[in-house]
Amino acid sequence: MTVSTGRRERKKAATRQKIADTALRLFLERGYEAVGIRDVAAEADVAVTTVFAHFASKEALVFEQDENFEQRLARAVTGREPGEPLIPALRREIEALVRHCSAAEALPIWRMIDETPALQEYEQSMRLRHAEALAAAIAADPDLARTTTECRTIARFAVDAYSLAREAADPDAALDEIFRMVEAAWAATVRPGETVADQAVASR
Amino acid sequence: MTVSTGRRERKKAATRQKIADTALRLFLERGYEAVGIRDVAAEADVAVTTVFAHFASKEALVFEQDENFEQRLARAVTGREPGEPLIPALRREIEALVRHCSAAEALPIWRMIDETPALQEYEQSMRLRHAEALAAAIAADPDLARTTTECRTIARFAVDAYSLAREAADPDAALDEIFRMVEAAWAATVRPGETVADQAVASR
DNA sequence: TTAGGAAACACTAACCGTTAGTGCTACGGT
DNA sequence: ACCGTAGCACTAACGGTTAGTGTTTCCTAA
Repeated sequence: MTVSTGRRERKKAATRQKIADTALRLFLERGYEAVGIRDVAAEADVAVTTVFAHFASKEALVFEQDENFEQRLARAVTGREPGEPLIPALRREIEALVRHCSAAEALPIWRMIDETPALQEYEQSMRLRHAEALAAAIAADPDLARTTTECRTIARFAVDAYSLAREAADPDAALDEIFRMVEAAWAATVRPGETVADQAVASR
Repeated sequence: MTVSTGRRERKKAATRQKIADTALRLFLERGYEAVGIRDVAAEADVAVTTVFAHFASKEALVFEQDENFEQRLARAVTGREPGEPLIPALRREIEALVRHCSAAEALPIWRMIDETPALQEYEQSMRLRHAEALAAAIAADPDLARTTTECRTIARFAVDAYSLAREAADPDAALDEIFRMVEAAWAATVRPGETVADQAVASR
């Protein structure tokens, strides 16, 4: 458990980065399907097995940096201001994520993803994992006493919002419409006879 | 465009059915991953290429009969009683679909699906396609004047409901909770100043 | 009835993602 | 300085999938 920032780890990280950069460059140059793992390995000057030592699959090469997506969603819930209602906090984070994907630099990548079925499937799997993590974070919040099903449902709705907004022509407008619906869905989970604490503190 | 029920089509259908039956049997006997396409082809006494002439992928062998899922969802919208509100109609259909999956006969199959990542990914892809089809059906209904985003959103929510209910310990109770949320989300799409025709006719 | 043509199917051989097995090398902890 | 191990290479293979090619079968139109 030593925190050594040794040459070893630096080299490993460098190799990983080199592979990821090479892969992304080749994918964008020639198209995802037209580039084989063997091409990537050769161009990055590593063995095929080394590629798979760093990345679980070919698709993972594309989503290299989006590993923190899951943590960001969960932290938007666990790390929000005390008393701040859930949905606005979620929305703020998702808005940031959508903007991040819509950045000019990331656009060709997302175009490639939208054109490649294998990458879309992979992204859906990621989203499902993210939804599960988000549901766990929501369920763990003592301020939000909801059933497991309700937590899982609102988590799904939230990642749906991300996905739908990213595909929309006008992401900001889409987020408005979608979160009006998400907010209503969440409000409907409050049992009659319970305090509406989560809602009451609202109004920013 | 002849509707001939010729020998040819019967033979084709028979071959297809034989392949699907053989595959499902082998999968359940030995496990999905332990059975190769070559095994299925040999056992069904056809060539490997013939298998792929009938099914687009190995996973498609498992979901052979669920092709009509998409049509059922869309028809639940387009074919509902005039004046019947959208959400109850959707719920009725989804409830039926969930029950269909929970039938004793289908249980081992779903156990296999839940245990196999490749099958789960495939099913997610299917669900996304179904959501798109459902969104199109909702958008095409003149009684429901909603934006494209709202239609796509509620369609996603509906297939989420199916997915979540199927995984829940008590599907019926889960459907209650989830559809309370879906109903609220849909109600939130009504613009202030518009008639609430869709809601007003409700009550049964 | 028959000729034409297309669809279904078979077979071979390969491509591609992925993994197992094996071993070498270089670095870090002691 | 030494040893353990992590990183990496290499070969070979497995399993899903497809291309190319040829053959049989059977619908259809003359």
